[in-house]
Amino acid sequence: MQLALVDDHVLFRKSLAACISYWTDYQVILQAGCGSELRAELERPPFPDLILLDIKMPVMNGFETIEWLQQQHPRIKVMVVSMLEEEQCLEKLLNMGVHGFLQKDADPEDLKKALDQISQKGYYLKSASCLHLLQERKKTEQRPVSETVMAAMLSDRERLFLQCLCSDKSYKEIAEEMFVSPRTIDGYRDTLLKKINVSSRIGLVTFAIRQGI
Amino acid sequence: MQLALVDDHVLFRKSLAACISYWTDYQVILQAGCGSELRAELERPPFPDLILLDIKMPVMNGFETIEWLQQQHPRIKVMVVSMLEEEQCLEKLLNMGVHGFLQKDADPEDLKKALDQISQKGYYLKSASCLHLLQERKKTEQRPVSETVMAAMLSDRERLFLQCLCSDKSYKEIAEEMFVSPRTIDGYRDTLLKKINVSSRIGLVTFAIRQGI
DNA sequence: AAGAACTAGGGTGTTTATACCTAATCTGAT
DNA sequence: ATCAGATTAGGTATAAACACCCTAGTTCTT
Repeated sequence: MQLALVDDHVLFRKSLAACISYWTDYQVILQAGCGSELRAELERPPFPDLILLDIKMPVMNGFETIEWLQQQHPRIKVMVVSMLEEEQCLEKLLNMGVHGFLQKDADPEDLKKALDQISQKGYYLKSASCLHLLQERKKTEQRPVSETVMAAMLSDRERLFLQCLCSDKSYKEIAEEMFVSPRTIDGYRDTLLKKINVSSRIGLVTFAIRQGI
Repeated sequence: MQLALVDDHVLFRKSLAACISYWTDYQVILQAGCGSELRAELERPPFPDLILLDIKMPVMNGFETIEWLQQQHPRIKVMVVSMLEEEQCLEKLLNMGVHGFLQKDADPEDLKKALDQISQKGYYLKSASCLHLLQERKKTEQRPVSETVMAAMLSDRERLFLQCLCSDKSYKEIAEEMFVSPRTIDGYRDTLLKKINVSSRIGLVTFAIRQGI
């Protein structure tokens, strides 16, 4: 997995790069001190798979950068690495569709975990405030606005079901494959249709494919 | 679009590369004289989007190379550029899922057309013998064995319909969007289910997505 | 002028999918 | 020990999708 680091604190950024270079699965192929530097770098390949992004930066801050990335490079994932604590910021980031969030005071091991999970599941939202925010949403039944958040609110069983959905099988066949009754499958589907807010199996399938499930 | 050229005739290969370099949409990023040389080059990035491949080569011929590519790099498309004329070979290539076929005595303009169509539709099968073979299949109602061939046997209208299928819309809504009666849509679907040999809209959608439609 | 291919449309019946409802069972956490 | 959440499962409707049958006009090639 190829990474880009964007942070105006040069010492922090370079230490992070050194740290990451120890893990063989990840390479830092690009660094920038602010959003507009990143923008210049992404004029041509190579493109990273994931960008670790700070929010407070000079010239072009994290929010603007994320918006630009989603316009120009929607396939590149974004993990915010920041010191911020306020829930409002976090909420805004989640609504913008950020794929991960990590506090700057986290261990290198936490970073490794985060990277592993993003490359495997496509998201990492395990910091205390993230979990708290997600839980709030479940209680108040707010509909997640970004697909990443939707994906984070699925159980393992639901992810498995989504995989099965993408094959040319009927619900009956899927039921056999998952060793449950067709009625149970009915329940899985109904829950997911609401969670993901689509009206048919097609919507679920396209969601699953976009999320790489 | 990034290309690789694989051919043991060095002069031909290099002229081809020079020719292609005039077209701004295409870059030759890699060349090899046989399959095993290509294999060595594809140990690490950058990976091409499309490989122009000769069949008769020393060390590792075209057929073996195609098999290896489909195992190791299923996303890379393959266009065979060869002198062969025999239908048996051609049939074998089509069944293996080759994305394009071009005679070596074609004009540079034909090559340009082929590249354009592959980048847009995903396949190019317009040489005389290809067309003849495809026509035979339609007559005898043989089911195409490779997805590329299936894709080549679709009309423009059917391709548009497949695009609509991938959205979270009902057939009724699609009918409105395509300005036809729901019955017509029924007909489109029935034809495609048979052509592509799947049993549900899901199968059609996954096919369309794999083919980049 | 005949034939092929594409497009558009219709009829009828069976099978699936969707919507909305309830509730038993099990697990881990407070 | 209880409580929340996840998993499983069932009932009952209506709507949609699928299968297989058919006709006919248009356009292009032979």
